[in-house]
Amino acid sequence: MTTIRQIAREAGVSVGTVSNVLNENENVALATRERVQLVIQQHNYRPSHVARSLSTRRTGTLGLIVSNISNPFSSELARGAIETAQQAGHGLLVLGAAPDGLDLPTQVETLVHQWVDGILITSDPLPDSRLSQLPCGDTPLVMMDYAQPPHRNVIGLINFDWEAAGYAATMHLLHLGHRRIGYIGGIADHPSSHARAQGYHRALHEMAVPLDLVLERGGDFLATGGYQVARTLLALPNPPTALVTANDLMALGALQAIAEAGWQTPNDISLVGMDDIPYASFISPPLTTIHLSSYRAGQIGIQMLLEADRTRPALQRIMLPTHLVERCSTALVRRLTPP
Amino acid sequence: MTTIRQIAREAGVSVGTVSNVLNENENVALATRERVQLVIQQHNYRPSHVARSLSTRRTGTLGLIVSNISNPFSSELARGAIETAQQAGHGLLVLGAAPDGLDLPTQVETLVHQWVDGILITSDPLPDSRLSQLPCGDTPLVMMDYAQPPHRNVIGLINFDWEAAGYAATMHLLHLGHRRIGYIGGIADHPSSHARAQGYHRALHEMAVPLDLVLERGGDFLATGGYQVARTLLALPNPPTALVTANDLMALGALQAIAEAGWQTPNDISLVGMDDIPYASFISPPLTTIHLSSYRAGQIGIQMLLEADRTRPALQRIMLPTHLVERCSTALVRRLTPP
DNA sequence: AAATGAATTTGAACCGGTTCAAATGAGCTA
DNA sequence: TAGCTCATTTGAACCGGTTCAAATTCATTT
Repeated sequence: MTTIRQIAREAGVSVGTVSNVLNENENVALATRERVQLVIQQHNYRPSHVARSLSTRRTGTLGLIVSNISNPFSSELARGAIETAQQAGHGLLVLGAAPDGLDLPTQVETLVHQWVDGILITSDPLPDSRLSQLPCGDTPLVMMDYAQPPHRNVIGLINFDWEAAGYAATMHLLHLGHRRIGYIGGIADHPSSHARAQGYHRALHEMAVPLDLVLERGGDFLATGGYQVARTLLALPNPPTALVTANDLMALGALQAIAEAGWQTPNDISLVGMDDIPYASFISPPLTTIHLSSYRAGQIGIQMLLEADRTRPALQRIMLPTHLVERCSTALVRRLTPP
Repeated sequence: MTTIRQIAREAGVSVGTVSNVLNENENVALATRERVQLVIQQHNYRPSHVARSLSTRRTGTLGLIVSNISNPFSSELARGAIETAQQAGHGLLVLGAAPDGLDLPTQVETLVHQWVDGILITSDPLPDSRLSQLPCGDTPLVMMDYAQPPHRNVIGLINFDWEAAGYAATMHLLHLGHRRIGYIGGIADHPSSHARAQGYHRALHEMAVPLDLVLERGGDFLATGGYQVARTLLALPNPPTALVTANDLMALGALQAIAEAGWQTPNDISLVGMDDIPYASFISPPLTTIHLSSYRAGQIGIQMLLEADRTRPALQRIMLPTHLVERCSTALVRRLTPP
């Protein structure tokens, strides 16, 4: 591996001058600059990222903590983060929830200790008390799905408008004439779950449909959970004519439960998901769902960190839009009793 | 940030001794060791990863290059890689194909220049000539889907038994009585595409079914591509009664084309995919497919690099098994002419 | 008491960059 | 020609660790 001193010796200048050429400082004479650049090219030399990190105390590397990268929501987000970091010439260290369960504080500590310049956190929630004392020196943090910054290092908050999502999904079904609308929510203490349920409530309230607590269930954001909850909902004496699920993965599970019960979607029951995962349009029936771009969330999160890199700005809050995509899993209500 | 010199001063020893304590060298007196450890704990000190990397010339960080991380095959692989690296206390820098298209050599150069200890490459193929001169110093490489190492730094090759996969998928359909079996292949110059097609051929040959070149098409591994190709196949004067696709994403597309044509799966046409993506069992009909674990591929790839880290072993080749998972998208042939 | 040897500990060099005060040199003025 | 600027260039300190030859300490042997 070539070092800056070898280049300096060969070009007949000091290491300081080579460093100035590398960093495009203006105070190098043209002739010198060209001579040094020639030697650099001849050796195909690139300065060591590690050495540079040590002296500048900045690594040009960001961290991404994601709960489960093979969840399509997360993997789209990761794609946004990776591409954005890459375009800015930054690296991205990705940590996920391992089966043996490194917890968030440990993951953050690992990244901080590697001197990442910032961390984008999208993993499952932690009690506020533990969040607030994440051991992260002065590393800037961007977090998803929190209304309030749970830690003093947070320089950005990214949210989807989950309330609007829950509202739009429910309202769509109400407009189709449905009145018994089941709701399969997210993980109870996930900060976004509450907002979604609120949207569901607001829509029902606006259309003067009384809340039936039997129809409102918690979920786990996983297909298997959606399947389980949907089964119990369908087995009700007076089952719903439509279902809203807090994400598409649970909608997939619900679809399976519906098929197993011998019901047809959307003839016997309508279904609206959320996320608009890439396969939502390929499942049958193509899923009516709330579209949102987790790619964009990853992109914006990294952008915030890149900016924070230079200045320590005021807290930024971004609320990303969502909208209904009507496909084929919803239809006018056709029955009032079980099929 | 606390440094080793501060610890040394406070514990009344030299930096060398602190370093020995940190690295668990045996030649430190028990009393000294305990005194130093106490000071370390009091300051919650952890040595700087960057500084350590500079002096040891090893970063404890690996690189992963993946073409499109939101492809479920890749994201499962990434999950395996991330979790395995994490468990071994290593970081993982993930690069993906950005829209502006950093090419593989540039990505490799970026990682090498960051002194990663090894790179797992799973991205789309490159002509052999360019691959063989990837600029990667002496960084060990593990590559997927190559039968022969395309670069001298390759210390591991990971393959799925694609030939067996193509064979099993086709044979399954043949046993169900199908004789006109369409095949939607992978990207033409992807090293795994050829093997899959060979399996398809072998099965047909064994059952003495003549090859019909009209039925064998190239694809792009994407849902949209699967949709397009399936459409043309279904529009044939004498359309196939069954379809094999080189991956599940294309099967999803094919499923859509089939539904649009007003056909039923599996009544009018059977379908076998490959990969067994996590949603394969949740689409309707649940997809019969070839199961394989890309999670395992990611895991093994990282393990190989971790081992290579210590010794430079001989080239390792791993052939990962695949097997048919029979779900509901295939059935006995019921027609010989279009429905 | 001196010599020997083993166990500890030290401290400076090193990894490969950046940074900046000080030195150098070229060009211009008086 | 000396003196003065201003643009370049230098070189050593520094970032925070590791490493290892040399120095020191301590117990044992003669």
